[in-house]
Amino acid sequence: MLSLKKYLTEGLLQFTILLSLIGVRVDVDTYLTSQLPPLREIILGPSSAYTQTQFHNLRNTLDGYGVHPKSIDLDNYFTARRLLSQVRALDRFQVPTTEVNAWLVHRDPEGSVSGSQPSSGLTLESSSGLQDVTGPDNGVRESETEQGFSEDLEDLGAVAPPVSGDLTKEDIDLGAGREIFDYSHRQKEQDVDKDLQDGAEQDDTWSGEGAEALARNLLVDGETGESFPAQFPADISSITEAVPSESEPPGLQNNLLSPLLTGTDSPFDLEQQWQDLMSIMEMQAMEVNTSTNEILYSAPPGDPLSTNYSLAPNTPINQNVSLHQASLGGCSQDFSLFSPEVESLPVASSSTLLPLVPSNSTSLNSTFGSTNLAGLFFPPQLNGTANDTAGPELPDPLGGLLDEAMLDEISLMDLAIEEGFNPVQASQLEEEFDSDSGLSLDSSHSPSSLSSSEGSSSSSSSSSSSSSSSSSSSSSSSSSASSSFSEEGAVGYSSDSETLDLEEAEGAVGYQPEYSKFCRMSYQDPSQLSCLPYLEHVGHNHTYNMAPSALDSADLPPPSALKKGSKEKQADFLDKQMSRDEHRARAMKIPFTNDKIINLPVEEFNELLSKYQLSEAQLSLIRDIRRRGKNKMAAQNCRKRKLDTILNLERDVEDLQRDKARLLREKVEFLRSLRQMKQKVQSLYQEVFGRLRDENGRPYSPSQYALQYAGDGSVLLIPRTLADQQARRQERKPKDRRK
DNA sequence: GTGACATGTCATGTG
DNA sequence: GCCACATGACATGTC
Repeated sequence: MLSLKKYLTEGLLQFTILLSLIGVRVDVDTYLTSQLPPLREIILGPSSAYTQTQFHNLRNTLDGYGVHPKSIDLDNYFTARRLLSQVRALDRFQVPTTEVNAWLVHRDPEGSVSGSQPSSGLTLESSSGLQDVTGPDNGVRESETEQGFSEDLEDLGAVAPPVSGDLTKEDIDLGAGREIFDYSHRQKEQDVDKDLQDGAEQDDTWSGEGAEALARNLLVDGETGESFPAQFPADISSITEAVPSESEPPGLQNNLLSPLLTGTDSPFDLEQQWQDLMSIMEMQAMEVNTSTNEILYSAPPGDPLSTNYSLAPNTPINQNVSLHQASLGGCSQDFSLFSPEVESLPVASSSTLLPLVPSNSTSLNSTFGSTNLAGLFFPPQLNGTANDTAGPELPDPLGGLLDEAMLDEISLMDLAIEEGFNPVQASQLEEEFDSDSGLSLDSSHSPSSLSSSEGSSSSSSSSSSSSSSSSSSSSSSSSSASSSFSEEGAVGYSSDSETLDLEEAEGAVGYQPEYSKFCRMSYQDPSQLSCLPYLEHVGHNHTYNMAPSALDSADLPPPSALKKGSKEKQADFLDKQMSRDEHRARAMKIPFTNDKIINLPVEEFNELLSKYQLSEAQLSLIRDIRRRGKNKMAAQNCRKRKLDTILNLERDVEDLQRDKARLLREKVEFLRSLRQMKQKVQSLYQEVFGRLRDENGRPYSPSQYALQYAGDGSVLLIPRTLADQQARRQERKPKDRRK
């Protein structure tokens, strides 16, 4: 039974808290209110279970709590109430499901982000993930434009005679190890933003210049920004299955290049911009439960791609979206994912090949084509229409990783929304922990003096603050601080000398309820005690098990201080302080103190009894006193344990929240890294593929050929059909595994 | 007068 | 069976 109770009290409570943390809303209140009294009692315990208690005995401090009882009282008083409310509130964390605080970053000079931009994929319900953020907008454009382009491209069909004898047009080993994909161009790629600004001016002309650019056949190095003769259309989008391979006007092929670039989630300076914005917004960004996505992709002001995701027009936004618009200069107005600016990023310097029609869709969610590099930039998920026509892509390791991570992110965010977990709060919480050595987290909503006392008490082992501090903190509850509060429990069992004095005083027979009243007054107003000189020296005993001798010396005023006139007052006071059992003991002429009766070991207690000739009534009373005294201490300890349990639970909850916040931040970091990697791969793919020439010196058609990683790290040029087949195979494998 | 709170006490269960 | 302890339930006093 005991174990069951313990399980129910602690286990259920902890379980409930854990459920609430993982997003399962457990409405404890419904159980606690009235409908299920047993559970209420189990969890909350008796009405006084979580209230202040006095722990009068040191000997019985549990589990090495080792706290001075006097300090425990006050600490626990406030902490218990606060913790109880927190524990109850754990299941009440409610955040409007779709309440989103989005920061719109828009450039003033070039036109602020239109009001419709808030509708960008910020909605979390439908698209809390990265994919959805860009999805709606992209998908439409993709489906509309890609199909036409790809179809045209297929007809273009670059027949590729072997450039060299070793290479066949079907399987050309580039001989380029992965080292070819070094990131030497990284730096220049980071200049994309600069190029973007320049490119923004070219936006309008790009689409019209598409044919011209193709004619010029200049290819811009996506990373270096250098223009070089493009001997074949650098159309990677057509490479992927996502793009239906159909005849396409040559001029449009170039347009397909941009999606690759846009598919890159963000330029390399995204990180810096991200952090800059974060520094500005601090953790407010994360305050949005869904925010991680928005922040991640919309925050970087200078990142056209990211802004596109967040600001993509035409994207429905859910009801409770609060937009925090941050004006940032330098951002073009239209950041649609497929806007020319974005598309031009990788090839910013070259206007020739950049006229990319916003048809190609590569969203953040785009997965890397597995071994098929072509598919890398045109993930099936995003290129819905394209995939349908072109067939599944080859799974991409990075793509899968990214997808999974993003899905996790989505789910994580959803979880955060559901459970009302506020990353900001969590992070702030963590900061508090970091700064504060950890304990007083709730100083804000706790009494002013609580933090310190709570800190001591929150540790279940009860490191215990000094009695003085505890008394000061407790005073807030009783509206008046009192150094004598710690003496409040002095109604306990008196020492020998006390008893003797009382006996001398006589008269005090029977229970006098006023004693407790007086004691309460004592801590309410210290001045009341100060009025009584002898009370200044009355050390109220909080500990039943303190040695009587010690009590004698500490509690009793010096005889010299006692005046004849005050003896009576003292007697009355002490008499009032006596417990009922003490009065009874006195009345029954019990020859020893209640302390001894209660605290002596059984053997010693029996010896003590044997030393005296006691009547049955006296023996019965002594046994009752002993029983009640022990039970009294037990009750106090029990209540203390309850408080400690709550404190431990609070600490556990705080730890879990802190861990959760940390994991969220880590996840954001990982996603950022993945996006960067993806962008790099895209650029490299584009570069490599664009440099390939068939035997006639013409570039390969992305619709017919694709690059593929070989097992040895080399890159192969294979027909798209073959790449598609391999992609399908690899797609099946994971599915089979799941089954 | 009433409710909340603190504390003590009893009954009961456990080891 | 006794003892110590734990704990729910209740009683009582105080504010």
